[in-house]
Amino acid sequence: MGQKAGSIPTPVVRRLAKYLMHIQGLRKAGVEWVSSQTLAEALGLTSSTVRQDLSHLDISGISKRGYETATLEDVLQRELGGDVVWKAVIVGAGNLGCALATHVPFAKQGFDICGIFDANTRVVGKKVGRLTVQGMEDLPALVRKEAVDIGILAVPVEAAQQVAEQLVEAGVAGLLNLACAHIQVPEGVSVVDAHILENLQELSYLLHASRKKK
Amino acid sequence: MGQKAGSIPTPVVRRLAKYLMHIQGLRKAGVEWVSSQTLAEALGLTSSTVRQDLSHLDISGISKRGYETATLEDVLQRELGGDVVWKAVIVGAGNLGCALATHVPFAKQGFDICGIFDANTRVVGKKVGRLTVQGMEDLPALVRKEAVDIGILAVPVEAAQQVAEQLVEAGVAGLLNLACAHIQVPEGVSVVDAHILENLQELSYLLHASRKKK
DNA sequence: TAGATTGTTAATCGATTAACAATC
DNA sequence: TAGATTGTTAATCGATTAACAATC
Repeated sequence: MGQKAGSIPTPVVRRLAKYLMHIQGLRKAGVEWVSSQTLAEALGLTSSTVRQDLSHLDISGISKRGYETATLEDVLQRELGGDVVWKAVIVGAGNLGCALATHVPFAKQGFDICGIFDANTRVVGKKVGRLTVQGMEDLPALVRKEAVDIGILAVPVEAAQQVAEQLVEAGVAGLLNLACAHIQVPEGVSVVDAHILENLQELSYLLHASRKKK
Repeated sequence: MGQKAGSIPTPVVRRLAKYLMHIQGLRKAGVEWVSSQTLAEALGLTSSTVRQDLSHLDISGISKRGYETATLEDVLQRELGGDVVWKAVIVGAGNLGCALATHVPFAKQGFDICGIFDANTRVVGKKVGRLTVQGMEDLPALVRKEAVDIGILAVPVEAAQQVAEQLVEAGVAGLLNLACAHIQVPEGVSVVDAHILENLQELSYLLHASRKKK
């Protein structure tokens, strides 16, 4: 967590996002009510945790029926800030950056990627979906003009801290950090890490450990 | 965590991966010793946590100097299973799958992506770096032939559970799940989630919450 | 009505932090 | 030597689970 900006504990917020994803699937399937028990089974939790988590929301369930999926989706959306469209820019037009720029689910959930930047002048000008890669010198202007909220760091680990500073300087309020580095940000800026390589290493540990046991 | 396969608590394992990343940077910079205090500052932790974490490893520091970076890197590598090369396949040759297939840092850390698959016959045959997209029917044979350890799920949320089952059936021991869905796996299979969209939603919550306070 | 399910309080469990003797 | 830093134990803090009265 970058900053203690909210009052709901971080582990709960992370599960709220999972509930939202799952509820959206249920609604698409026409399910109108869901119990804490059913939700728990689908997501690998206990019903106690689910009820505890949902008690942070402005919603109440009904005995014998559970929670109305339509209401639950609305309330989760609102609490997670998903009722507005967040503007984001990506820095780093490598494979990962370009993939995220055109990642359909982001747009569907209200994250509008409105720019992609790279320090390497040789990739500037390249088309990425409906965007064109811009040089870092154009970053501040775009962030200001489009009132960009979020910067997505998809640069090599060596560049991460410096690019983070450029993004903060340009005025973004939050960073999604995909570079495998811990970045320091000033008070008031939020950072969430998405370190896929570290996830792989966690998996490596689990495999290694389970293998040793045999 | 998919399975309680190891004896080191999950939060500690996750930090060990971070230590490893950071130590590799220090070594590249020629740093030979590092104290728990310095490590803590670099990674946003307390020195107490660092010492507690490192006590799970087969290493000891020296008063007034700290830990030798060379030894620490070795021991972390070994504990995280990074002293062997793990074979992995990707399922889903969309933007994200293709980006991961050619992601340089994975290879550098000993994760060998040796196949990429897709259910859509129109993308089968497409070149992705040094690989060629194969159809799902070829999955079991490759997993067996190459003794693949890890399956990487980069498919749309609707397909995730089914593809996970195909991977497990084919014989992988662990899954890295990039699809925004909770997947159920049999006992003995490890799953680590890398849900970027959920990370973005956590960020959305933080921004939303910090904005409300003003 | 009887049984299922919520909402909430209390109990347990686990993770982080503080403290400090040992030691370089 | 004096001061810095480890390794470890105990204290604190927070998250999860259990339990159960209220209620539909």
